[in-house]
Amino acid sequence: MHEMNTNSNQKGVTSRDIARRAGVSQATVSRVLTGNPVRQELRDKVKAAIRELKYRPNGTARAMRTSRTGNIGLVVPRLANPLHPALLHVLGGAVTQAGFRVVVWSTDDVDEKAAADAVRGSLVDGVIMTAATTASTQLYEAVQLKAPVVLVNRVVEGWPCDQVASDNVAGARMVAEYLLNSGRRRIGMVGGISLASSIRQRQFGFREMLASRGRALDERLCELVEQFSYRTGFEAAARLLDLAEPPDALFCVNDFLALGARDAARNRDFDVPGALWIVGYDDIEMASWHAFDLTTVRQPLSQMAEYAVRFLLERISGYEGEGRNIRLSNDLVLRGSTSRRQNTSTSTSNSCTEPHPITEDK
Amino acid sequence: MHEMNTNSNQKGVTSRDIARRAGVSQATVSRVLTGNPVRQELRDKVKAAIRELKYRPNGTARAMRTSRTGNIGLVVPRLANPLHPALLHVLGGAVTQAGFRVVVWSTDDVDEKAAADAVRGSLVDGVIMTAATTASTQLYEAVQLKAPVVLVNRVVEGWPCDQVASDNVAGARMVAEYLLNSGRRRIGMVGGISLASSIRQRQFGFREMLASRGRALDERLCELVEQFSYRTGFEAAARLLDLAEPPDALFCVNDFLALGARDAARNRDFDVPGALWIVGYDDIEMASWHAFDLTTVRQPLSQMAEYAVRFLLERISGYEGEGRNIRLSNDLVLRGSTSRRQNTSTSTSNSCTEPHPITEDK
DNA sequence: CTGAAAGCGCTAACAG
DNA sequence: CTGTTAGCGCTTTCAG
Repeated sequence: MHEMNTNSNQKGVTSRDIARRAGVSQATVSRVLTGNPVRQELRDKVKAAIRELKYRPNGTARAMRTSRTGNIGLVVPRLANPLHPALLHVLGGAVTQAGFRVVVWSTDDVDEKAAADAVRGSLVDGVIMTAATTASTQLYEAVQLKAPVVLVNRVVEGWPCDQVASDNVAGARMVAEYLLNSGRRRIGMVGGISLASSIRQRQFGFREMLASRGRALDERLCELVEQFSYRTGFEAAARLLDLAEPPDALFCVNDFLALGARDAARNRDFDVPGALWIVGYDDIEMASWHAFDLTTVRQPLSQMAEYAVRFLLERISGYEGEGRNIRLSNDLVLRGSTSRRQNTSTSTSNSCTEPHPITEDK
Repeated sequence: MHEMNTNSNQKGVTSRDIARRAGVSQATVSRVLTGNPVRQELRDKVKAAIRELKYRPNGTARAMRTSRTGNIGLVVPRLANPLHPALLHVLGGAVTQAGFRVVVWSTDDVDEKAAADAVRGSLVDGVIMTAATTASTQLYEAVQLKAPVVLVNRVVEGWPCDQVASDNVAGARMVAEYLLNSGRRRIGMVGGISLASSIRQRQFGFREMLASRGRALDERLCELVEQFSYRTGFEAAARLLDLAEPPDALFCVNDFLALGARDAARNRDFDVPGALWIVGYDDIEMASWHAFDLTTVRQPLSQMAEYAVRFLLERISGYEGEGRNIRLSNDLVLRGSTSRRQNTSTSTSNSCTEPHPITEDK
């Protein structure tokens, strides 16, 4: 595992070699590298030497000196659910834009442990966690040690760190209200027991709105799953559709489930939206595909990413204020899985933006 | 950007602090850290001190000393096409298993530049590139400098480095043969001009087999796209289906296109597979979904990942042999988008494994 | 502005 | 087995 290590840097060309070659001190080389003032003449000589020797400064040495690695850790749940690549993408973009590299952890059981180790061992300057739960004990320790950590998407009440999420409670309430106002009578749900705040809050908001309108969720029309995948959505919906009195509307707590549900309906020749309305959550790309044409709730991912990265960078720069808490509002995106209106093209999705202003708690 | 930097490591607890606390030399602390022989008694004292002070060894210092960062770079194209998250996932798993961290680059224009910089600057010990083309000049330089780089999935002939791919030519030939043998008469294709070897080889193999059977591809039934997405697949297929004499079979050079094509057929009420057969390539997860039920070609991703990581690790350990070249064979996965057989459930997909042995060129 | 010198936190000889 | 001693390659005082 550790025999002769090839010095990946050009046969080990070092700043000292450049200095010799350019006839200056090693410190001067460092200065041109870091952009500190150096007489133009010398600067040119140094640059020439760098080019000739194909020199690249050694990043680890720099990291050690400056105690900044330029890496930011990103912890995401396994990428099967397309929401997570999407999140990864926007976060990665924002991080890269800020001049950092992205190191990703994405094992099945979201291993925050490795990430926590990495911050603590200063292998990354900070971490963005998109899947925190109360079970993320290692990361929690790191947070308490004031390591730069920000939570996105899934958040955990009480952690003393910055947290960015969308208002899942309000989003789900919006869905419930929409279904009620549209005259749906037998409203069902595919949810589940989850540690993820996003999932929990969606169920909470949905139930709460229904109840507050005197139409509390009929538990017989409610399926709880353990995993939130296409398959489980398919199966759960299948069970509901096989009931003597199936639901006429189904809220799935994420799109992945909803796509499965939509296919279960297709499989059983249930007319959507004629006999069954389906609403998902997340607005992943497939939701807009012709085969699904799914009404759903869209989270402002880019905005979330921007906030998260900004907060993290501030922490990395030494900001020590209290944990900030941001809830951004969601949009309901109406598509063919709910209205009776004929959908003519996949490309026209009617986005019904609720006038929720950006809500910043605290 | 660089004010007071919080020492993310516990108020800067260092191995020297541990040494003092445990009453041993700093070197001994290092020894227990690295698992070198130390008398049990001292070892215990050190471990106790580590726990009490919540010490974590500084990774960058270690990296600098050992000139091994423990990071491996992964360059993947943008994650919209679900193949790439899948690849990322298997590669990430293999890398993690080997005890390395994964740093990911995934900007829109696959920026090999940043990755190349990182290897050269020894911020990562090596890189795995899944999207190399002849245009990846920066990375090519790094390869010539003998930096540990391996190419997976998309490969580039002539680069002096290890390359792992599946045999896309043979896979596409298999598709052509299958369509011919099944009596399809008007065979079309959705392909495109691409630098990606995988795409080019699929088109080549498909055309070649058709021609060799005296049924050269009818160019009027061939659409070339510039991007390989659901949308472009939808549009290209739509054009073909709107022809006076539309194809009765369509090979799409990747699944993403094929899913779009399938939806175009749905949109125009083309019976699949009654009036139109569709075949994709990659076997991404959605291919098996009920709405699509797509016949496709499956690449042995896990195997590819294993080879890639093994090769890379060998390079990192100093192996300097010639660039190895591996082509693994693909499977044709038959589903409802081609046979006339009624598909009863999404879960039963008939996998027709061609008895291609693993082919190792060179 | 530039050079000399110190040292980041760790590992790895080198002597005991 | 253990302590002492050198640095890894860079950035950053500190003098000049």
